Amino acid sequence: MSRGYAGTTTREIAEGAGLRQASIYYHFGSKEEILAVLLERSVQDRVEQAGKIEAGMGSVTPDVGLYALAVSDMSALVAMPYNIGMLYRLPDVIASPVYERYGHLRDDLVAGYGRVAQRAAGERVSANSGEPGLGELLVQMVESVVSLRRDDRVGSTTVATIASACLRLCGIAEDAIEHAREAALTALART
Amino acid sequence: MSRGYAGTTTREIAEGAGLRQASIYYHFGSKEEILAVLLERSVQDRVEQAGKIEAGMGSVTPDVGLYALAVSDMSALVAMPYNIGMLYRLPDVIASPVYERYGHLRDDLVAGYGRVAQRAAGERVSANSGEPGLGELLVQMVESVVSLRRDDRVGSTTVATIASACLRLCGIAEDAIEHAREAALTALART
DNA sequence: ATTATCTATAGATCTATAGATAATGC
DNA sequence: ATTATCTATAGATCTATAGATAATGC
Repeated sequence: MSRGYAGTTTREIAEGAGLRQASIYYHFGSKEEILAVLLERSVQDRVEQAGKIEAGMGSVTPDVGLYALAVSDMSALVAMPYNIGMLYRLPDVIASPVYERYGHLRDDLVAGYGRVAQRAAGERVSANSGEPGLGELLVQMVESVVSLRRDDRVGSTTVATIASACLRLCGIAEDAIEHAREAALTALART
Repeated sequence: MSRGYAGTTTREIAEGAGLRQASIYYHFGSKEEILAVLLERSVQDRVEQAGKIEAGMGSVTPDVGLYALAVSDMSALVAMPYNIGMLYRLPDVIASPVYERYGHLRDDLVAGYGRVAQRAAGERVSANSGEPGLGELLVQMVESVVSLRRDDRVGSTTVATIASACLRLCGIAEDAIEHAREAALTALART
């Protein structure tokens, strides 16, 4: 993931998987399909993880739920092999019908963030502040870790700093953020 | 800018400039150098614009200054031909010494955002909340417009929504944000 | 038979260089 | 002479297909 889509050859992909270049085409119809499948799988995992956290939000306050969502999602992004999250930012990934499924899954993720964030924000931030919505804003914020990771700048405080920023974007006060942070970390540790 | 670096051929670049493919090499030593120059120029322009706004901050409150900075910077990004801002997000743009100058200029931009933001945030947000710093966070937020633009999702409210989010990230209250928005827009209109 | 790999390669690029050509400046 | 372009092309890829080969399952 260090040379982009067109810059990554099918040979490199194959070698990364311990195969010969041509053997890739037994599993995928085209190079484009490889990208589409990678995108779909990674975002699908994130959607499922987000769904679990949203489902378990009954037992915690909305602030804690949002913090936990942001942390677990960023952890997933940081743990992905080869910083696969960079794929989301490629210019190549656009309207092409090959990526339609990915687009829908991403919409699901944004919607999930939107619901959780709106519960945490309450009346503080207007529900429909137009385009981009709160969910979109938070996903962008969370995904900024892939840029930081690209530049080898993910440190021990990075995930916590950005998760706090997510709550701040919902208009949550500093002391409440601090509180949510501690509660979320213990809640996540229990998982 | 719709197929990434490796996916954009020197032929396409040349045709975009009204030249033949080989003529590019009279002006640039290599394809990589073209990218480096594009990056440097675009970020240099942003740094200069940010400097002007920072210099003119004596006459307005810090909130207004930050709002104005975010709006003018995003306007520049949205106005760039071919959504050149996408280049910042390419996997290709990393450590290579060719991009060193770009990296330093970008650090300047981040530092500028950091100073302005810290003045606006005051004591509300701790000055050194580790990596990433406040400046980095805001630049990431502002640059999210290039992703939105890629997906043709920049509407009439987009820039204002994200600029408001920048102030929110500094812990500024809703009514103060609204106030800053109006003051900043009239201040920018005067320019 | 089916599954999963491999080697070999056709066909299509793509970058960068070589060298010609025209226009302008001294 | 210098500047800025052009055509032509060498050399190096890169994707995807064809067809062989080995291993496993019925």
